[in-house]
Amino acid sequence: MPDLIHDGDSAAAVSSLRSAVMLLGRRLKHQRVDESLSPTEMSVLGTLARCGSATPGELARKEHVQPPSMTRIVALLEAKGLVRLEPHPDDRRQKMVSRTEQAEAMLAESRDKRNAWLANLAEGLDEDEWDTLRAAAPVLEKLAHL
Amino acid sequence: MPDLIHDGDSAAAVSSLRSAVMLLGRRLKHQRVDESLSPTEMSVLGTLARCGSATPGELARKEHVQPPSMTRIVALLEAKGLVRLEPHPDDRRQKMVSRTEQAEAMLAESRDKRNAWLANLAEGLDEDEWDTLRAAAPVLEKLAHL
DNA sequence: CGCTGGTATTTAGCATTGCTAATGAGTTAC
DNA sequence: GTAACTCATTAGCAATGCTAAATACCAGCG
Repeated sequence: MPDLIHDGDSAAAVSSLRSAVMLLGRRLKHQRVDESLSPTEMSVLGTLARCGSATPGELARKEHVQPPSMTRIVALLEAKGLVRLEPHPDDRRQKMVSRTEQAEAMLAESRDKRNAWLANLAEGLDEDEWDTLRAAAPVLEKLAHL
Repeated sequence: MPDLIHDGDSAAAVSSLRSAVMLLGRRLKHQRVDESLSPTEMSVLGTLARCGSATPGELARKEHVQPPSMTRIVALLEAKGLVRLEPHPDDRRQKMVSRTEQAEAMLAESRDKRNAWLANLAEGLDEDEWDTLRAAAPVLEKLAHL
């Protein structure tokens, strides 16, 4: 396999990419639609939006959080009316957690807010730069999921 | 000014960019060289690396943290031998905080580790994809600093 | 069936890290 | 020279993560 990324130029690109992604990620994280939800709670709702529904244990693994922490997060989300808890069909030890319509609306609003913030920021780029980013977006997405 | 980013394609690109950056940022954040340092402590050291030295108040503003929190962070960093405290030349209320050589080494190691992690991830891309990212890196960096 | 071991969740208690309010020292403007 | 302001700190609180232990349940084997 050709060792694509170990020349000097590419090392610089990796470093530049790293710092840009970290900084932009931090700034995006601060754009929150609901101050009463912690980042982890938001993240759990996002996961539920992707997966439909899951047990607390599954959620804990996906969010890299310990099961007891997830228990509390789910309890808080339920108290806020953002998730529903139902008995697991096959195993009475487990529960099924799923999001409510209210959560759905909040997630959409949140995505929209962050997209708008980023789009607004991108107004500061010229046309060529924006073309470059548009081409890079799917690649970056692939990279993030590798 | 031409409204570059409000067509459908660009909206999709913004959304894709947003989610990729957030996910990649989260994953990068987990690549820590020293588990005993919190992300904020690392960030303070990074700021000191960029700025040379600063007062606790300046650091608090830059890190978007309240002054009392910065007092504790600086105290912890000092206890770990990563920063030095000196009296302010002009104002005896203030102190000057600067990093030690040990902090410098740690920062370099941390950058290297995250770069290596990202470079390793990028091995999963093909040549064209990597070219695209290399072109996008400086643009992304500009965007992050806008 | 009944026991033994394993898994899912929860409870209890603790550590970390942020905050606000109040204090003390030092500076600045009138 | 004093009143008002600023900087750093102390004290105490809230949020959010963790580990260890408890509870409830499932699965397999005699």
